[in-house]
Amino acid sequence: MKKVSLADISKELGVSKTLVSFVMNGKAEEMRISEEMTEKVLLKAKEMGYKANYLAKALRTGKSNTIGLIVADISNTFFAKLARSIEDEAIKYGYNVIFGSSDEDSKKSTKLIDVFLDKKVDGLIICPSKGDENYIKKLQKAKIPNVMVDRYFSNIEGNIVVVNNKEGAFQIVEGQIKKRYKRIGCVNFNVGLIQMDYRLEGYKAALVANEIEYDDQLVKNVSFENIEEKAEKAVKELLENDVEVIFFTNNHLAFLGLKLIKEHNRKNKRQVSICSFDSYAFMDLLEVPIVYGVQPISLLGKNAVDLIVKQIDSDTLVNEKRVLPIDILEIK
Amino acid sequence: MKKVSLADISKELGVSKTLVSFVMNGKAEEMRISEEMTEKVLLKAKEMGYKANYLAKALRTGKSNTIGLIVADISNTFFAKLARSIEDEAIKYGYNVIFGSSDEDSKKSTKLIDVFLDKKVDGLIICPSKGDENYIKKLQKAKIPNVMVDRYFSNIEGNIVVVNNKEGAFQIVEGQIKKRYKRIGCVNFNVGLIQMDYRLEGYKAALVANEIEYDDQLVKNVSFENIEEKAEKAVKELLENDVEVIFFTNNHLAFLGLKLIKEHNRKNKRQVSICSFDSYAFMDLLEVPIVYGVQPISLLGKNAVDLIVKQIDSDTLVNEKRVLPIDILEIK
DNA sequence: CTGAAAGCGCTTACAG
DNA sequence: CTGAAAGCGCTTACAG
Repeated sequence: MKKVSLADISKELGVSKTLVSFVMNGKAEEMRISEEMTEKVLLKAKEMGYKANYLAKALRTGKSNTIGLIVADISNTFFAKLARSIEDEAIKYGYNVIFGSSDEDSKKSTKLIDVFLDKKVDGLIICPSKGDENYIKKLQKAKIPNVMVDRYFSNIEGNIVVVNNKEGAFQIVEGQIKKRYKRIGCVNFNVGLIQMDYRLEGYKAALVANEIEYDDQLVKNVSFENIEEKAEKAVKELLENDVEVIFFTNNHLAFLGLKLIKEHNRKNKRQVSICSFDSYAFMDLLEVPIVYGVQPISLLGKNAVDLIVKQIDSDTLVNEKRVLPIDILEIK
Repeated sequence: MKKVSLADISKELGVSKTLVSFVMNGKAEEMRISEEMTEKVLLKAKEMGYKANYLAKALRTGKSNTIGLIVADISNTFFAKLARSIEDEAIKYGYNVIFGSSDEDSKKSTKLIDVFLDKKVDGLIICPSKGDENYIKKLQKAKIPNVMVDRYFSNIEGNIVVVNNKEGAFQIVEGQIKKRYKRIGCVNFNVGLIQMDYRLEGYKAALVANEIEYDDQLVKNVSFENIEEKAEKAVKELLENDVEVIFFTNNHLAFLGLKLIKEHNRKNKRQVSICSFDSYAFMDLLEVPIVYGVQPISLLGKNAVDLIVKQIDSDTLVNEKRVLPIDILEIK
């Protein structure tokens, strides 16, 4: 745990720091340093408990081996799992992850980007909030490796890893239509995030493709503030409007709606089903028939890291969009 | 986004880097630099988009303004929430958080500690795994600010933030006894972590205090590998053994046991209740009577950061153990 | 094959 | 009040 520097070793051995540095960085052969010498240095370094000072290294080389991760909220299961997958993948390439939560607030996320850049992260994996476009454009101009995950913006290009939101929603809803349901309500999380728009589009497309008229009375938009109340209100209105199924565009909404629907189903003979984009593990236990899309979170993280590392290593910003398919599960 | 250094500003202004450095660090007054000058520097810095290079600063001052966080698994809700609370609290003091998951594996956690130390974190918040004692002792000897959260070791001192595991378990179980239950089973997560031992002790103590004989047939230990199968087996055995209630020593076990118990309750008229240390949010929805302890996660994080910052600022390792009470909730 | 020296961008005694 | 200079611990041309 003591601080041993290159200089200490070189002094001890009576050789130059250069030599020691080469050996410690595995450049002994390349630099044609004798095996003897190499051995000797390695041994001494071990003996003295030498550890390179990353800060100095980073300052000199401009590489910190740290990736910045910005999520909406690390305490949310989706992002927590994403973080884990990014962590695991990053470590394979020798990177650690520094994280921050933006709470869907562009001010916070740009602030985090700034701080992480100050700390010289080698790249940024960002779940961007509404309003982050310009900042991300800046990153791109500055050639800072970055990738957007889970969300992106239609008006800028970049590196993007997302699931097939529209397709997925389409499949989920069409699955319900195949079951002969016609009055399908939708509760949408409406915060200006593109993936939500696509899910809603998928819902609409499924109706259209199956010749069911779109009825905007059956679509309820719920915003971020007071989400619980608003979700409740939305569900109640849909139930009063005689829907047969409710499609929730994310798991949190489904969670908020579930209780009401269970209650409704207990009291009424006319049962209402649920389907949702994304779910929570426990939904299996709830004894409500439900169909949901499962996001390949681990793959999202893996691809994000892959794209970041690619950029860092090649020293160029690739420009790649990867769309991963969701799975659809049914609980009866 | 361009890299502007102190030197650039000083050159531009025809003053020394020293002067600029003082101004940028708010030491202008202290150093009795004229207001004019100060203004001029500040303006120029802004104009040129100057940002201090943290790496250089950190190298020089030995302070990185980054805290290392080691949890068992960031994708686990408990740790994800803990991470969020630590993040929020840390940011108030100007720190960011770099994290890693140990999977309860001492090799991984010590490796993470090493890497984070190499990266010169200012302090470490650790949810230690079995076997981390020696490493943590090393940290203490090296005077590296650290705090153990959620778990600790009885054979070493240090900074500790935990909940009152024994007391909490006692209260939960005694609550069941007050309801006239006598055959109370226990499924324990047995991985050599002290907090689990205490929960089990609390269970036993509650029995003893209420003059119920302790029956080790009713206590099942479940280990980390194949936890699902083992938990199922444990629950089945307890159900066959005519328990009236099962106490799970953590939320994951409760989750794994719930399904079986729901099934049992549907098929049998003799209903089995559940109580657990810690829960998941969704348990409210399950329509199983359940009593559970709620950990003040946010306070755990807050206290951990508080202790870390205290150590960093005072440059001494305090030696403080903080035990926070859990809440007990009941769902009927 | 090996070493002396510059430099990454800061901070901070020291000197005036 | 302000500046020249050393130094944090590395890496890497450059020179021999």
